[in-house]
Amino acid sequence: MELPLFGEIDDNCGLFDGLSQELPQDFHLNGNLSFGQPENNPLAMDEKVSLQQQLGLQDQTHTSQQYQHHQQQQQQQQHQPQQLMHPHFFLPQTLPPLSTPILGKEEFAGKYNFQLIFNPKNSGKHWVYSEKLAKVFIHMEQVLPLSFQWNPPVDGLWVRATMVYKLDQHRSQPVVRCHNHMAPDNNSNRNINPMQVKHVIRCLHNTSSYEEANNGHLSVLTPLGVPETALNNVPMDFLFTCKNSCSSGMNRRATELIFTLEDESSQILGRRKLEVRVCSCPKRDKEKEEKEESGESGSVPLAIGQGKKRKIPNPGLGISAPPGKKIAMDNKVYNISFNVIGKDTYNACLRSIYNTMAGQGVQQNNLEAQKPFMEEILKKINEM
Amino acid sequence: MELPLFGEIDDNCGLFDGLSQELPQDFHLNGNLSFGQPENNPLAMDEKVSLQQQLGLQDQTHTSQQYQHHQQQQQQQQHQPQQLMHPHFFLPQTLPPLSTPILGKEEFAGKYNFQLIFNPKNSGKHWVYSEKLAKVFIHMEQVLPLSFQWNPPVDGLWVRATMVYKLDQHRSQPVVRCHNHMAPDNNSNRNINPMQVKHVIRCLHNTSSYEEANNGHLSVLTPLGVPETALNNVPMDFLFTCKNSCSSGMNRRATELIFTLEDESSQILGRRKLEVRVCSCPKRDKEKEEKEESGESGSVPLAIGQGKKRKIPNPGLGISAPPGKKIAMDNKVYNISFNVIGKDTYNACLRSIYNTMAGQGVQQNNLEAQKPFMEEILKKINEM
DNA sequence: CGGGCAAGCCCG
DNA sequence: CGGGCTTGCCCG
Ligand SMILES: [Zn+2]
Ligand SMILES: [Zn+2]
Repeated sequence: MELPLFGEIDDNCGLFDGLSQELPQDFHLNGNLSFGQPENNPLAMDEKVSLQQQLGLQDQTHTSQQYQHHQQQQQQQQHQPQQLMHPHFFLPQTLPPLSTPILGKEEFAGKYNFQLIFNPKNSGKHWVYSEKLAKVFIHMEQVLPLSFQWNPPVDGLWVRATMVYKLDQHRSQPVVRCHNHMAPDNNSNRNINPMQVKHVIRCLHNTSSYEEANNGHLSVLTPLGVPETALNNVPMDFLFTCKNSCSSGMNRRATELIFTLEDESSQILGRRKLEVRVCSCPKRDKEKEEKEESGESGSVPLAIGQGKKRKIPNPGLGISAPPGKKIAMDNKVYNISFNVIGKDTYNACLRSIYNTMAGQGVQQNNLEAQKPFMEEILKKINEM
Repeated sequence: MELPLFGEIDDNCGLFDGLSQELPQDFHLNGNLSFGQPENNPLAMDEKVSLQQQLGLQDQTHTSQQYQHHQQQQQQQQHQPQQLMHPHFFLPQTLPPLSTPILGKEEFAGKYNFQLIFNPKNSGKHWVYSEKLAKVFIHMEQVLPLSFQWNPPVDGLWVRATMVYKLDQHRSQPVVRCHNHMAPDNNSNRNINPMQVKHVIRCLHNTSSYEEANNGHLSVLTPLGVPETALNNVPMDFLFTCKNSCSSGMNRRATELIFTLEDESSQILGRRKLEVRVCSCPKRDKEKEEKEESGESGSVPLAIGQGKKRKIPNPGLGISAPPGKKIAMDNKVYNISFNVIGKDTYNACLRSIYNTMAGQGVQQNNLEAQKPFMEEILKKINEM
């Protein structure tokens, strides 16, 4: 009956959502391959902070201040400098395993104290930043100017930008452009590298390269070079080629942008994120979301999950899922690996797995969560 | 600065809009192909009627009655039989030149007294007919059952169905499906003739063929055969694979369906039309349009063109997208009976059947149809 | 099936 | 840029 809201699903809260008291539970090690999955591996805040201190990183001030900024009690923003650090960050030490470069949620500054920097004041008519929600609202096809900082500012590092769905149910599904916007007759697709067509996020750098991971997730990778300004950071312009509402694409699902600092061997040295909503009326939508947000935390101090918006960021395309109940669902992902003999058996197994997932999807009323996995199976079937 | 409204553009009123006094100006011979442009070739009403009489065609009664049915003063419908003739028709005699089979607007019964027949009362939940607007409102992917009549009911004739934009500004532009709905992963595109993919309207006949004219206009051509019922007509089911609101497609523009009776050499022997709106809420939209309509003719007796809706059905290639749904589905029910050995197998089979139905439900996008059967299976499982 | 929201898009 | 309508879709 209740829909998943901020953090109501057990492992639904990344740094972004959860916050303060109940710290991100998903500081996982996550070793499964196939498709994306939530894992739990809570790390207490103290632990994190201490680690951070150990590392001698210098952003604690922001850190401590930012911790309780979201969700529960909204703290007054005590600084709004022209140049703002992106509020969400703190520094767990662990380097996430290579197998999940994209699906990782937790931010960490890493040994280079990787920072995402931008200037909310600078938001032109095309984008707005909500301090309260720590979220950017932006028009499609309009530039979002960001900057990155790392220390020491050595050469030879990259920034990878990846859009991911905010909700765990969708997180494993790659964020891809809608068919309408991918159409060759669409202006945004003229004179571009074909690799780029599917990507929702583009980086306005001619040195950027567009990559597709095995799991279908798309990202833009851009070499940082070295800072050329006194500010010691490197500016980078991004733009979005679909709206969050795009129907055969993001389909009204919330997204966040993940930036990873990487070395030449794709080791992840730091991660930052930024919630982004691409829409037609950034201002209106920002105001509405802020209103909802406060209405929520206002009336309901901090009950259980909190029961708010009635609307479900739902499926992908064309198929509707039954409504019905939803209980805290198991989002853990397990890997199954086995051998079969013969092509027919192979196929039949795949089909049966597909169908079983579908059946489970109906019974557990989590068809949408099952679909990405079903798609993976379908791919295998079609590869034959 | 001003946007084109109904009839504000000089030659904007087809038979459908203009009406009564100021008769259709577009009884043109219309030889231009490319894109859209309104042509003028007014023909006075008397002229038309007389021509009609010359030809000795027999539906004048309807004709005169229908002329002032639309737009200005809404006439009470004086007949609403179970089987209704489509109200819009009268009989100009001229055979339109071959070069513009599609762009022709004017209806004519021709020597076979070609008639479009349908039963508004029969409208299920998926479509409604507005007498007042002489317009069908229908869900996407749902069957619209029509019938055709011609006399004498000889064999060897065809019916061509073509969707066209109602407004002259758009009329020359072919009505094509939106990119979202044309996508190969859309359910409506599985297992179909590739020719069909672009077509908004489909005819559920395996003898239908899908054609594309030089000017890009798409149509379905279906052999009529001969009537097999006492009613002396031939039923034909159609469905629409996009909504009028589809963003890279019809893009909120009003459409009408044109049916032409043709012989083996594509000579046009008759033409009928039917305004159609494919949408998500046929009933709501019908009510709204009827409301607007009456508000209008109520307050403004019959001013110039008429100054009405502020909203512009715009061309453009904006963006957005819809979901996808099911294509005409097989609703036949079959019985399967077999034996199994062992309780576990029994159970596993049941489960597998359940799951398979679910999987099919997803793939065929008819999960709702599958569910009752799935429930039956569940019962057996629980009976154990 | 009806009510209501979400979000694109038009308009002034 | 703000207001308001359109229209898809969710939900009860
Ligand atoms: Zn898009
Ligand atoms: Zn469409």
